[in-house]
Amino acid sequence: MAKASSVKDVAARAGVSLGTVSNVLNRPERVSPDTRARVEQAMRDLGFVRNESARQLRAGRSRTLAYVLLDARNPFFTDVAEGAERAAEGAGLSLFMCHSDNRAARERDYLAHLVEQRVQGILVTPVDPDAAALAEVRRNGTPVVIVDRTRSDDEFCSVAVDDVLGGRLAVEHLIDTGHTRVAFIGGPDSIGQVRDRLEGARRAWSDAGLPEDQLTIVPTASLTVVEGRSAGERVMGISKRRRPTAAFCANDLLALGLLQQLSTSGASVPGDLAIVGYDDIEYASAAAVPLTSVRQPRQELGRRAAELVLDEAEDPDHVHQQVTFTPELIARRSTLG
Amino acid sequence: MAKASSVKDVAARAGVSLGTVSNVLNRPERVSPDTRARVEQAMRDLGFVRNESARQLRAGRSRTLAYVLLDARNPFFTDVAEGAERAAEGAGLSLFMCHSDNRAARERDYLAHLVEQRVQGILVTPVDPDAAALAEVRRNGTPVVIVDRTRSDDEFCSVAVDDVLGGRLAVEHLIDTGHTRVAFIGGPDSIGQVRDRLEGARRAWSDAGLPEDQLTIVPTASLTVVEGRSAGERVMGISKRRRPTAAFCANDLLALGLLQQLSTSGASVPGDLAIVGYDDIEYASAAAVPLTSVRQPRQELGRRAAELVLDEAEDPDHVHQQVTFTPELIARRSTLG
DNA sequence: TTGTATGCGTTATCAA
DNA sequence: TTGATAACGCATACAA
Repeated sequence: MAKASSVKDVAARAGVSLGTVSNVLNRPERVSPDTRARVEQAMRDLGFVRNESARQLRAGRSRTLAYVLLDARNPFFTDVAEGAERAAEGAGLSLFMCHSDNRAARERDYLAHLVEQRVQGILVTPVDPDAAALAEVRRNGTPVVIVDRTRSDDEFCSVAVDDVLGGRLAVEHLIDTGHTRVAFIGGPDSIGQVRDRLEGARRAWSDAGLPEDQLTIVPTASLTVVEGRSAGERVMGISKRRRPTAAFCANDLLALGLLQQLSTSGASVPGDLAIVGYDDIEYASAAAVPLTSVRQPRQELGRRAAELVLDEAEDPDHVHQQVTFTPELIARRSTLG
Repeated sequence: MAKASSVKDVAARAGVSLGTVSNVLNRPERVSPDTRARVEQAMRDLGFVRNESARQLRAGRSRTLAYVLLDARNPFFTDVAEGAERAAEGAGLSLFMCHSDNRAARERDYLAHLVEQRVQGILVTPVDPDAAALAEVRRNGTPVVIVDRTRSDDEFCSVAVDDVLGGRLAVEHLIDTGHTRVAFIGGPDSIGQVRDRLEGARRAWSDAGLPEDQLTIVPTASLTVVEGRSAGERVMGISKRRRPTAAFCANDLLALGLLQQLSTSGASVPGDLAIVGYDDIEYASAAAVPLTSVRQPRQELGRRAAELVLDEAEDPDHVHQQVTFTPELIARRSTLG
């Protein structure tokens, strides 16, 4: 690659001083029309492009945000990114997505790189929300907002969705549609969201006065399609008399796996088993039996996170806040028949 | 945010010169152990972080690659990104993903920003592979590799998959499994890939000596689940005698929509209609009836693209090359029963 | 082994 | 209206 040309080169070619070129770029009104034209022509001739590193060094601030996300294959995170992207766009910034792929080491590398780049702010859905690494990023001068996770202290802004409420909505819907034996499918419960959704399910259950032992917990090792299939086998293996008539899955991938297992084995949904998922990913409505699911305001999450990180970056009186959004149940054929 | 500290601050605190601090960072062996310790302590005290902008300005090169992708919700692109990410990681670089969301304006903004950032190279799946904007990026000094698209000239490196072959594999498989009336579902044919896959289908068809009018073209407005459903209605609306017994869909989303429409209306897959998709996204194997699909070496695509862009960045004798990968048919129950 | 000086490309201040 | 100059933070060549 040929070395890029600088303001100095442009100045030389246009026969003006370097300061004038800078003025053309930053305060064109102060430059006489014909010198301006000459400078602009020189820029075109040379293919001049501002060097953002130099601008940034000079300005002390960059024009980018970053979102470090856990799983680029999960549409939930890309929708969050989309919301953040729009907010960034509105503020004249670019958003870069960094895929940690659930690996702490890669997350660490990205965070370090972003801090060195002096990005204006970092949104992150961390592998471990309580990791010291996050506090260090902040200490090193870069604003951080935690997305879709919460930290045990209040040292960070965060945006999340009320998962306890989401679990409650799911199970209330099943109760409303007449079910009195329900399975909760999900795990591991090291994941806070899994715990919260189960908690919500339990509360709805006891609030309805239903016997505790009719809410069956079916644990899974992860929130994936494969685990959903295996959970399906376990549920359908229960004797007809005691078998749940509905299942609430901790996310849609589990629900899709469950659905697949049922249709493979000839069971009907919702006839033999009604299903509620969680996340309302695009494939939920596109499933063979469209899936009832709990929708989170994903773009909204991203948008708000971006706003918070910019506030932290710009407002000296910034106060950390934990924002909680309300989920919504989308009822479809997997529970309505 | 408190202003970040610089080498100068560290030097002052450690009571050494600025050059010594720099040596600690870049050639620690040249610094005596105890001054080094003192400097490192000062760094910790101050929370010192290298300023990448300044390094980059000084070095003239950055330590990042970027992948500008069309659709972050499509697992195909995120898998490509994953491959590129690994290659970048191996070269000590970071990969930023930029989501153009199929919008030319946003793509333009990202490209401009990346050029100004002087990233080492850009991988891009462009909205329009022949757009002048790409040539301008190159002219402005940033290496560019086109991913999963091809350009009509040879001015760029590109990596793609042989879609004509992919179409051929899909239809040969259907012919092998006994079908003599087949539908091709896909569109719009402004998309090169759609054209190529159809072309491959046609060649397989005529090579097998089957009558042209038994390969029905069912056009769609886009490659989405919704369009797949609507195509399903059209196909099943054909009188039983003349109806195709199998469908080859230009991508998996269409195939999933088709599958959904069929199972909704009580038709059996593959009994009433066998289905082949394209891309082998994760949800293809997770569908109610696991989907036969044409798999592209996605991570490989990304890996190779990253290698090419680095070669273009580093090798003065770089020659552009167009790399074509070979797709593979993954047979599952949607054609095998 | 450590310190000093210079320049990377840009912007802004001040003088002409 | 234009030009000269300093500064941002870092890395390096060179001097001490």
